[in-house]
Amino acid sequence: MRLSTKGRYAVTAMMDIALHEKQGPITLAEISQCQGISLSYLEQLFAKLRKQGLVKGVRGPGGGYRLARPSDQISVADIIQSVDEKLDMTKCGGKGNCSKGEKCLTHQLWFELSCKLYKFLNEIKLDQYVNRPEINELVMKQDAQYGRFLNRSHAAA
Amino acid sequence: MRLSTKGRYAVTAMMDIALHEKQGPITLAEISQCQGISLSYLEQLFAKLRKQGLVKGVRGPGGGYRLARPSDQISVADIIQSVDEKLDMTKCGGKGNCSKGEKCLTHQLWFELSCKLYKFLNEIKLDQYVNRPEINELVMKQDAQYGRFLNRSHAAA
DNA sequence: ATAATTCCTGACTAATTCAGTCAGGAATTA
DNA sequence: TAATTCCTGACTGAATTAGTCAGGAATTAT
Repeated sequence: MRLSTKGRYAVTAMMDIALHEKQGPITLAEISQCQGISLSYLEQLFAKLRKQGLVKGVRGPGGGYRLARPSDQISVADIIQSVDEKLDMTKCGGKGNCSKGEKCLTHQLWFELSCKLYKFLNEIKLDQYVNRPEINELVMKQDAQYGRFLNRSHAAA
Repeated sequence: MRLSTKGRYAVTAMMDIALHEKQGPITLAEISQCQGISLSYLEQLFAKLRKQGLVKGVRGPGGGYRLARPSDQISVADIIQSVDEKLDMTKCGGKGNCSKGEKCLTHQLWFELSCKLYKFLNEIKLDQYVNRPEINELVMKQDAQYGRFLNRSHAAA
């Protein structure tokens, strides 16, 4: 059981946007540079995040991405499921036909595991990390390091 | 985030053994046939399970595998970690040097997630499923279907 | 003893997924 | 109209997954 960097990248990028919501749209170029993720790869991931309605793209100069809904309504489960397909761990997708029409010996185990895991990840919303002092400190350091938001005239909305 | 069939196979096979503990050693050939897993592949997985001290192999006719310790002391976390490497989801392996020596923005999130996930999986022991009526029913059906344990003279110990 | 059984080991392979590149088009703003 | 940024699809190398194959080592039954 592992988290692909796909999922990690997506959550990291979404956190970056959430942490800078007040600065207006965030470009993928910025995220790419600051978080060390390939730009083209980010574009692939954001295509999925967009399709799932988690972010909105704003084209043109001054554009970028912003969250499609408030950060307290976006969970880690939402993000991971968008890019990483599934959190379901049953073989059969919950149908119960995993072993010749019957439930396999571990069906119940995986089913319960999937439920609990989903519940757990779904309770973690982005905003829970936005207002932590130790994380804000990290963000400010990073922003300074990359000279982010120095020449931005019109922020937010 | 997904569970590889590697992990699923391993847990399924271990469950099969746990569910038949009283019938003595279980051969990989049986597990292969009943659970629909390639025999050679099972052998690879069991090499790892053996190295981690979860099972003991018994060679020769009448041999097979048995649990190395009681089923209430073997958790799903143990099994998955044996074959599937890690349950750690941080990029840095918990060190906190994920982003140029500093913690990355999502370090805390992955760290907490990993802890909770481990705790969760570690609380699920094999024996919790051994004594469930609905699972025993499945087991008996399956055993009958494959004619398991019909001509076994000396069981257990 | 020897033959059968079963674990045990290592090398090999096909298919898939991951992570990333590349080239170019579409919308928007300055 | 030029710059910026999102947006799309095709392509690629590397890693992992899932599985095969061939054979050796220990044990038991005959």
